[in-house]
Amino acid sequence: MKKKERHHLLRQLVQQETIQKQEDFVEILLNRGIDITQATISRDIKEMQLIKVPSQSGGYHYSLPPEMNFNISKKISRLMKDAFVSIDTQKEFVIIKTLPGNAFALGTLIETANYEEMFGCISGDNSVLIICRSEDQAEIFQRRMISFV
Amino acid sequence: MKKKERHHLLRQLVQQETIQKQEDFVEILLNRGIDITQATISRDIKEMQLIKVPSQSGGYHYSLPPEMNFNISKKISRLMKDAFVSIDTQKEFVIIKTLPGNAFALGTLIETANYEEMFGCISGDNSVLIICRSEDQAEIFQRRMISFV
DNA sequence: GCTGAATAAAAATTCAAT
DNA sequence: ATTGAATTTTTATTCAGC
Repeated sequence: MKKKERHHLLRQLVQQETIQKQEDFVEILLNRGIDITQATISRDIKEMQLIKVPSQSGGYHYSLPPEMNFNISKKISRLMKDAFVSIDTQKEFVIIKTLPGNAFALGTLIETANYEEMFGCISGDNSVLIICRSEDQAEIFQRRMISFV
Repeated sequence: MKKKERHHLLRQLVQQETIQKQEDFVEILLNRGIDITQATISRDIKEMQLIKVPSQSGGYHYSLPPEMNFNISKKISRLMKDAFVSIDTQKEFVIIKTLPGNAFALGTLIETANYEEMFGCISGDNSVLIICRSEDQAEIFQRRMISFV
């Protein structure tokens, strides 16, 4: 496996899984039959400018470079401005209504952004349902979304 | 000195100086007569969610949390959309013209954002002069600014 | 150039004290 | 609740091999 491919994979992993330390990368890659050491991951992280973020939930996790996240946020912001209809919470759930045909795109972006307070996210044609980690977190998430509009 | 004050100070420092490691914080605080250990800085960083960013220039430096930077970027974006007139480069210099009275605010924001490629920044009434680290970096900075508009 | 093994360096945590 | 000293854990780098 070439370095470029690995970087690509790391980029995916960091969005899908919660990577708390470099050894997590090593293990996941090992499970996939890719044999690589922490030293290499450290170098990859430096090159890709991944960052280790102290998370609200107490631990740490690796994340995409701030710039990239900024770009994702910009996209969300644009889409929210264009297609947002309404938002509401109930318990730990948040539902965002959009103009028809826009929810899926929004859901994908939200998943990519991988917000702390989010547990899961599914989207249909004109609504995105976000399941948060708690009732409080749902509030926080709602505020976050509103701030985009 | 209370923890809150220290956090406030760290927030300033991280924007003004280039902090490469936690010991840098310790030293700077010591110079100011504040006696604190790396352990405490580590805890502060966790609470404040400061991140260690692999910088383009090869090293690492601590930075404000992505969200905060995002907010700054949003402000810059808004101001650029409102008050931007023109931008040009010459050697390692970039000059941004704004509507009268807006340059100072823009300059302040740009300084806060503390971009890699920037060496220094001064602003008057309707123009901001940014001195970059090289001719190439000036190009990069120019593109960055244009992308806000 | 890229990598792993070993090591150094840096950062996080534990533990005890306040 | 906050901290420093000591320690552990994690991360970065060096060095040798390819």
